[in-house]
Amino acid sequence: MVNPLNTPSKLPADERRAVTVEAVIALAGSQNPSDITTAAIASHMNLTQGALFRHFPSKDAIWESVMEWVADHLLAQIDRAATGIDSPLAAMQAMFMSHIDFVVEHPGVPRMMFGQLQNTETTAAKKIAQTLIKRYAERIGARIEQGKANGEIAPTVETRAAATLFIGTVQGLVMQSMLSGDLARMRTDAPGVFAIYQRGMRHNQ
Amino acid sequence: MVNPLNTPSKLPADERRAVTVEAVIALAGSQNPSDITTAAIASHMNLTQGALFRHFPSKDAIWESVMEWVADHLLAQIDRAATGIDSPLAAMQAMFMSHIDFVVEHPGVPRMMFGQLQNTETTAAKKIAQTLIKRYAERIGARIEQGKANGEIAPTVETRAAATLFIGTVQGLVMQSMLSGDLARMRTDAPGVFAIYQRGMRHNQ
DNA sequence: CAGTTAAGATAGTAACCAATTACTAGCAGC
DNA sequence: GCTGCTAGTAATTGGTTACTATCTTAACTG
Repeated sequence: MVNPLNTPSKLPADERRAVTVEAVIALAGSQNPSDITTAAIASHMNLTQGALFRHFPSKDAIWESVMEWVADHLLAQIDRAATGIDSPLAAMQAMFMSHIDFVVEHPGVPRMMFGQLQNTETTAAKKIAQTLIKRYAERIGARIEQGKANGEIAPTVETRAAATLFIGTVQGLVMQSMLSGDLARMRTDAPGVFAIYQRGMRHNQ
Repeated sequence: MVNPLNTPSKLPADERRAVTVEAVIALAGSQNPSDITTAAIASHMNLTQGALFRHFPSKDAIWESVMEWVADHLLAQIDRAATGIDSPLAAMQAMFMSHIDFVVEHPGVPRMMFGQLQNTETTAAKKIAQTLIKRYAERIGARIEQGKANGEIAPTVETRAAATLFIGTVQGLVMQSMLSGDLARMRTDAPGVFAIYQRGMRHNQ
């Protein structure tokens, strides 16, 4: 019994890269991303450390792939959550909850984001993280503009500030649950937090 | 010219420890806290690396002192900002702005907080960071309760959620400015962001 | 089934880092 | 002027990490 997993001992390069990304995301769920070593990644996927460098030129390249995965999946998930919802505020609520779900499902993700953004040198991975948040803010900003045109959102609200607050709200929830170590708490706290946000945005009629 | 700084080459132990803490805070302003080495700390204060261990038993102990400094100074600053203000919402606004000022003045602080909270093992430094946020949330929570009793804040607002949102709002601002690399942006964005928060809290009469 | 090759194992290396140790300069008090 | 104390230096140690050179094997292919 050399291979206890039901995966083949060898994988084609593209699948191996995908498995590597998943391994990093899993590891980030239970430890500080900046001390995830290539040895830890390899052992988590039943591979030797050196073999990783058959598929990635450097460790930075691994982080780059991981952040790409995060950007693609997070944006896809919030887009999916918002489709078909006409009311901008309702759409934003769906995006909010869907984002929370994403984090609960992948607890390593916020940790990795924080970790990347702390690098002062602009690595490729950091650039992807920046682009992700920029695109996220654009999507939220668009809904806010819709809401203003719609009459649903107060015209006095500054769009950029409101988008910043939206993202900050999620981050605050993440941070609080990281503190308590209880990630599920995020789900229970989320509605109350969003209610205040929504109340601050809504146009009084 | 052996000693280019106007500090004496030798310092009493307690002053040396204080200088060390300042050195770490300064370094965290321009690099990822987890890459701050004892050699970098020492060289920043014109000292040899080994000498640090005459004053601290371990690197962790240095982080512990640094986080204590942060906790003491931040709480003192927001307390000072709120004293003498009767209106809870106005006090919260003063605390908010004062917190922003603190971060702009010490840009390494949020980075260190994020860094500490990412450790999965509960280090002494992490515990101090947790206690800091807990005490912070208590102070905010007390003001919110005052505001509800006062009639200034809507009774439907969940206190815990509102406190979470308050802290998250600051964190979101910090994160956005860390992204853009422009820390001063935080000061200009802060009023608009807080306005929305306040609007979500205020009791409509 | 033989040959090819992509994927993995093994065993390194150089760089770096926290912590330790042997030693020294300066100073205070008797 | 000797002693003891504090603060610092310089060199070193043990351990870790990303990355690499070389050998080996598993899996497809004609």
